[in-house]
Amino acid sequence: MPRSVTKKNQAAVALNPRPPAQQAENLRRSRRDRALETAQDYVEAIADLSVSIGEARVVDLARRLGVTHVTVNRTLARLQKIGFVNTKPYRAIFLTDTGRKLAAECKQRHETVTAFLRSLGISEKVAELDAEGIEHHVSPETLAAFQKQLKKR
Amino acid sequence: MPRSVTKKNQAAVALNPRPPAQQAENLRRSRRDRALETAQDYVEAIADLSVSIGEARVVDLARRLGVTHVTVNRTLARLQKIGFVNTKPYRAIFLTDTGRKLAAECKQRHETVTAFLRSLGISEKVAELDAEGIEHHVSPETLAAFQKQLKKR
DNA sequence: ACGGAAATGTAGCCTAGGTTACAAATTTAT
DNA sequence: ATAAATTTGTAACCTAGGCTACATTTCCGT
Repeated sequence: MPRSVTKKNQAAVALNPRPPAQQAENLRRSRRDRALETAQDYVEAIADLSVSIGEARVVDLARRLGVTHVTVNRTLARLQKIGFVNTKPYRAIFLTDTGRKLAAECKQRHETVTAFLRSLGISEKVAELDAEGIEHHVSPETLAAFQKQLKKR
Repeated sequence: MPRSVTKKNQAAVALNPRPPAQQAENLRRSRRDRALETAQDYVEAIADLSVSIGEARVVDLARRLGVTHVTVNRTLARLQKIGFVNTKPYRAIFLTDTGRKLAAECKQRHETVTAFLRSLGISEKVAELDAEGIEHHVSPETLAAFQKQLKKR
């Protein structure tokens, strides 16, 4: 049995169309992205709530995000530390300029992804569902391609 | 200031095209999916390595997934518990029937997503990168739409 | 103005996935 | 055959994101 890839398999590695190093890099980025997903979901929700009901409170966010208020609380503390929101105890939540900018980007992207999926004939419900997950992994290049495709129709 | 959504805003909620309850459900599913992503990445990697170098060892997986061997080890223990792999200390890793089936599905889906992105004119590198993240959020309906679109060209 | 309801905060626990540092087993090469 | 290199395993720690249970604060209605 070969003892891993050490020497014997360098050739195979070189030939592979998706070499392990690249693959590893892709997966690493995919994981790094994941860390931003929560932030994006939160700022998007805060922005929406601010518009639709005038302000964003912990309970509303909890309802909207499908988690308990405890989770919301802890996450908001983290988001404040990294500069996306401003909170004071027992008060409503506000986005910082950075947070507002991120929210706008996310909303835009979310809508593009949803519209694109709909344009492929996917049902509204599923498009909405899949977009929620897909949007976080759409690079600018892919987003542009989606937009271009949408214009064609 | 309104005290959250309690009474005053039931109307707004009803009018919203993406009501909070649905939104919360979508996000919840999105999170649930996340728990399966790791399993999918692992079985896919194990299947690939088994073919390309004859067997899958912990070091190879670590290299391929871009994590340390410790992470691989702990994750494999979990995957064994839920029935995707078979491992014995200091031996190579094998997929169970369930694991092999999952791997095949993932590979198929991964290739479809990549091909679909490529067909939109997205560069190989970015297509590969985005696919890595997107593939985990593509429902059967969306996958079917991608395939249909691919045939059209 | 005050008492109950709702919202918010805090403590403590869980899983998953990441790490470094060190120990033990297995291969490999001399 | 045995020493060195490699691989694998284990201990202990970290962050993120879930949770329940309980404490505190704020708001609202009488």
